[in-house]
Amino acid sequence: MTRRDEQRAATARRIVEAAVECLVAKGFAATSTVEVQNRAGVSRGALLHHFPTREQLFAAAVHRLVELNLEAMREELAGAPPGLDPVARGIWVMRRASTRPTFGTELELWGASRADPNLHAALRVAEQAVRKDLYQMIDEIFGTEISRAANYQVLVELSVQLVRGLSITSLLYRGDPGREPLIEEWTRVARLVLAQEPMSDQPERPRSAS
Amino acid sequence: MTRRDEQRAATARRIVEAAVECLVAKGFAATSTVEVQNRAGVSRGALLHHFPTREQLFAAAVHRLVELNLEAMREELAGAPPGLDPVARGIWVMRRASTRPTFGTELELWGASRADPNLHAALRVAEQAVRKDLYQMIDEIFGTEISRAANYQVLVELSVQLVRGLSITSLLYRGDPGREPLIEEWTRVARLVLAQEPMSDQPERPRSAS
DNA sequence: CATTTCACCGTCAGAGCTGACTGTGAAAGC
DNA sequence: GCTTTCACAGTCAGCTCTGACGGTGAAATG
Repeated sequence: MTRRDEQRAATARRIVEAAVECLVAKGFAATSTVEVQNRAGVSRGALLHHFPTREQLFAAAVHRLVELNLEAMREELAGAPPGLDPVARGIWVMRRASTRPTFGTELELWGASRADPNLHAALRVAEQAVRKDLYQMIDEIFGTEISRAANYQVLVELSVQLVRGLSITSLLYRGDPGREPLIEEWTRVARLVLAQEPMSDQPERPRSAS
Repeated sequence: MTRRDEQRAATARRIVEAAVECLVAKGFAATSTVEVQNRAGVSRGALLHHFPTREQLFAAAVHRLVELNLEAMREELAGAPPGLDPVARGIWVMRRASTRPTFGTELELWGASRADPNLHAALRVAEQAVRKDLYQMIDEIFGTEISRAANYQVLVELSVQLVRGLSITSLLYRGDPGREPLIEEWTRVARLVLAQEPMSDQPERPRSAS
């Protein structure tokens, strides 16, 4: 690792970090390469040297953003209030992680990717890269005892989708009527589901990513 | 209503319709006023006459889009397969309506509104306008018997959020592993919830819109 | 020390987009 | 029928964004 390589890596990192910041702060549509270069304190030449096209820059930023959201879950797990039973803790951690600005940004990108093939591809690659770690982490936050229950897969999948729904909803209705009560309700329902006999013939991990 | 008024209204409608089409087809970021005017077959002057700013054009388009999604639920209710019990029918209708391209587009806009105050305001106004009709329609698709059950509000709210989550998920993972099995599971869980004693102390319609 | 490599710089051309502006002809009003 | 209004037409200026390009100086190489 020569001094050049270090410098190169450091600059690239600064640019990517700036791009992520910009996506979070100004949104996908308003994030231009000029904005990123200014935010990173880097010349136009430097930016284009590291990321020849806007597309490549975004791919790197998206990758980083997804990573950040995985880390967020790890952090929330570490900071979870003690005394919660595994189900409540699992759902609480997922919800908390999904209220972070970076998560809202990721969902915004999911939406934007609907009609943007490049972004769509970048997102799928990034999600694919963390997929395994993500579900491993989910198993961890719910605890191993529960993760062997018959309806565990269904519970996880429903929780993931619910949390995404809540997250995008709160993008539009921020602050409004706190939707946290619904999380409590869901926790109760989740316990009910786990106590139930298997609900379907072998659901077999359909595993939606992220 | 003079001839001029008719003409005016007709042109405005064409423009709005084109704007919606364009949002659905090319996405928010790629929808320019030029694109809309071409798609509507209208001169630049005409477009700016009816919608002096891009912002106003989008507000009108967003309003129409939200309307379309309400109509979608009505249509799906009308076309629902017979023989379903109320719970299954309700969830089925919601899911179907939310798989339409216009719904994905609406969610994309929700995401984009995160960092775009103008769009955010336009969306809230539009959602507010249909909010009452929407929840009335939801009561209708589930049927009046059920809508008086103790846990009905919780069921609706959870279903709404779940369906939104599924919808945004399938923007990224289209076609992949059909997530319809999860809807079946949720239907079973929903019946379970309804059969339960009240789960909370009077949740009292928090009512998330759209 | 001489040479080469390469991370980075700053400018620029080309393109697209928005909204301002000046017509213009047909319907509406008197 | 004469004037006014107004829905609409087409052009244009000004801006921003992207990516190309020809330098430059310090680090690596020999």
